[in-house]
Amino acid sequence: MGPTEKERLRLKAEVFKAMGHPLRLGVIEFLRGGERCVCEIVEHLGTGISNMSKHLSVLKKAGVVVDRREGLKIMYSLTMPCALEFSRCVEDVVIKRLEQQRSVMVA
Amino acid sequence: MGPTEKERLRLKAEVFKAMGHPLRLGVIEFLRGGERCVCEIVEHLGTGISNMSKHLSVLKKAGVVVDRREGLKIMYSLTMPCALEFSRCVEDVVIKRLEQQRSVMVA
DNA sequence: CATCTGTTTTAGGATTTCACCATATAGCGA
DNA sequence: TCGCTATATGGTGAAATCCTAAAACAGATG
Repeated sequence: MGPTEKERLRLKAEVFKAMGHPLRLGVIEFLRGGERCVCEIVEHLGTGISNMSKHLSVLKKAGVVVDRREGLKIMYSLTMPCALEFSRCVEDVVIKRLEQQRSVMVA
Repeated sequence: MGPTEKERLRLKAEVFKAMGHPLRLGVIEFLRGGERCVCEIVEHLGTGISNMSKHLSVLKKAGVVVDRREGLKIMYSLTMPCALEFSRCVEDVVIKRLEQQRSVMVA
């Protein structure tokens, strides 16, 4: 495990980390429907504007989304459609985990 | 965005978050080769045993890996092969990001 | 220019994460 | 049982993350 390998892991982990927050994951799923402005994202997910702006900058810095100005609005869109495929797979993991926890409770 | 929807996002984000650390992502990639004991994982990634043990428990709690005792050793393995597919996709994103940063520097 | 709208940045304090150390636990063999 | 090996757990301090409110900023419009 050389330093180059460690740096590769660090950069890659940053992408996962960026997706590892409920609001940010919510943004990613919302952008499945195409480009959206911050106002739409905020309205859909329900949090303060400044908070969401911060989360969007995390996603942008990680390279998961890109932004573009259109008049007064800033439009965000996904750069990584494969995130959505993986998202479905994770959903299966979550369901499996819940079933496992349930079985522990029942037992 | 109802409370059920928020809970779904929270659980799902936990999986991404678990994968969002260089050492933990390194473990996942290492387990691509099949079941490994903690000693092998520690040796491959290069960190303290207790630290790695904690990271492994994070992955386990998120449902990304499972463990199994074999004599004195505890063997860990992946429960989520799709993580590896996504991992390759993330690598593309990282590369794209680096190229973007480089072009900014050059410009 | 003055003001309004949409978004980002800054500042703050509470909470969480991380790595390291010491200690504890579980199973094996003498 | 005693000691050894492999792993897990608890404590601590530094650093990172998160949310909220206030201030700054950029572009459109009058």
